[in-house]
Amino acid sequence: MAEKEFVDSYLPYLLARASFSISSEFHAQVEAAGFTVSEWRILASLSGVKQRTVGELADIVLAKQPTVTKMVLRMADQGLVMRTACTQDKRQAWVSLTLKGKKRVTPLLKKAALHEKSVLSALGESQSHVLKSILQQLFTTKN
Amino acid sequence: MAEKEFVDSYLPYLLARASFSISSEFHAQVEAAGFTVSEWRILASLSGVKQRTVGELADIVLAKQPTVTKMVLRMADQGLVMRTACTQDKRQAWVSLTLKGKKRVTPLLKKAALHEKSVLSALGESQSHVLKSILQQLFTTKN
DNA sequence: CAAGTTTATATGAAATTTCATACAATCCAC
DNA sequence: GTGGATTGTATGAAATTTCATATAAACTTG
Repeated sequence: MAEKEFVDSYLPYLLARASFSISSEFHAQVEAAGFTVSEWRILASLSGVKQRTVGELADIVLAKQPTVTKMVLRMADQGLVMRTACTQDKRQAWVSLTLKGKKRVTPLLKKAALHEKSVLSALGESQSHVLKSILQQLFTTKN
Repeated sequence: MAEKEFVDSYLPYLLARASFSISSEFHAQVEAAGFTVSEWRILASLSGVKQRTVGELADIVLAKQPTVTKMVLRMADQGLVMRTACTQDKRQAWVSLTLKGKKRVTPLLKKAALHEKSVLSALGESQSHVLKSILQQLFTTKN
């Protein structure tokens, strides 16, 4: 672990590293559930909502629109999501979870919640709260 | 911006989003300097050190080893970095900045510092300090 | 020190992502 | 309403990333 200079205090890197580190812990479970990380993100962001457009998904999962279009096509092939015509704006494509998608993602959502809880409790309630609040500022202000 | 549920409180997502958001602001400057984001990461992590092995670089830039091997080969073609034999362990490949690499990355390092400063000052000194400290805990404890 | 094991990097093939761009639907002025 | 932007998604080609594996150089044990 001879990573100095760049690592130890440059905020963008600290964020990237913390994000990577925390997410990695959970990704083992994602793969155990038979999903790729990208699939997990799509499934999770479709959970609890009726549907989302391709563009919204791209925003949420921090990927480019063509990437999401293709991911969604692959996941539709697998029967995890379905695409439906958007009634209002025919340019948009609505994406939603199939029953199969819901069934398969539900246990993973629970595990995600558990994992988050364990991270938060390691951090302590007060620090957890502060962290979340600061992170939200980081992209509420800008972007 | 209709991103709820997933976004607003799930810590791993908040981290990913904040990281993405902060980094994106700077990536425009990276590209203006003629680099890809990956190249920037390699160049930055080679700055201020004599050299690093491919494996160390992979750790630092949060990428897989074959990815880094290939990035380094491409960057060596461009004359940004050079590969030298590691004297101690002949399995390892040392990577270091060329003079050209140094010259081209130096102004970008300054801009990175300015960008970070502006983010930190928007956050305020106290919050900045708290944030960095918590982030470091997140990957000092685990990983 | 030979045989087996582990570690560091390289490499080919496959999968994914991205860039450019195309196409269609909507919006906006006039 | 028509013509000209703009917006949302799809798609082909190119670039990148990843997986699986190969290779070579240390280590480890007996």
